[in-house]
Amino acid sequence: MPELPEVETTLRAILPVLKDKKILDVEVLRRNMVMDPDTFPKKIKGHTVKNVERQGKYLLIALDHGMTLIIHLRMSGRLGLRKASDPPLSYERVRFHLPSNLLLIFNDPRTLGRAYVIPTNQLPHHPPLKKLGPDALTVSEKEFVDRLSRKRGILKSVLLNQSFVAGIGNIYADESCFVAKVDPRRTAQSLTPAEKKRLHAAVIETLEKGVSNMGTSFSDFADLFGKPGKNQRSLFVYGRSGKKCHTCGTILQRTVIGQRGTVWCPKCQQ
DNA sequence: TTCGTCCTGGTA
DNA sequence: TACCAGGACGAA
Repeated sequence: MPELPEVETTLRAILPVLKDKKILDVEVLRRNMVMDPDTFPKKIKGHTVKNVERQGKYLLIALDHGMTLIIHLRMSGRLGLRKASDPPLSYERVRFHLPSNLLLIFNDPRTLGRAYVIPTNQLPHHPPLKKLGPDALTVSEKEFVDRLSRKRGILKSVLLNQSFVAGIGNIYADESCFVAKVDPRRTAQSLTPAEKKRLHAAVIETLEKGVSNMGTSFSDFADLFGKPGKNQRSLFVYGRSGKKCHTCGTILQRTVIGQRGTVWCPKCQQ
């Protein structure tokens, strides 16, 4: 499931491919995945990509006519790059035709991903972006600790709240709590100053590891060329409920917090 | 703050 | 055949 490292991996791959390229045509194969499907292609077709950026889990593709294409991969979305002559991938939802017979594919089995276009000068006022907290990969220790100190509620839910910091999803939330040795079921308020600092370091370390491993791939995520990431091989707790903790051998526990599966080590995480 | 909804492939 | 996975959002 794409979280910050998977979106960052995608960004690094598509930027050199898309920059200064004209989008020659757009095909919408699943109307529910784009806003205003009838006018969506017209807003993009014939325009050139000036830049690609990431805000939290959102990809922002700036075009040369003052509009920005926003893509959110949500649960199972990914972008693929192929030759137009290659056999079609499963679950292709939106196809962007580029020069040199290239296709950028928005692929999404569960069709929860979204693509839409808004004026670039509206980005700072766009509600989903406006409410994002600082980027989880680069947030300073002071800001992280200050913001955490103002949050109430269960720690796991706070980490998943994109207005706290942007980019953490279910996998990296569980992994960060393990690395910081804190129980995800605790309230955010209950963390000591030392634990808050440890959690900040753990979040950064966990996300950086995810980026350097090119993301975590279970069933869905892969890079532009279909190659899966490697981070699933080095997870401590996510997806390992009932197995032994790598650190102490205790059986990892699973519960549900805020409708999200949560795995932790009852001995290492207090 | 919590819960239902969207959505469909994979698994029990 | 039923249920589970979960990011974001809107409603209660």
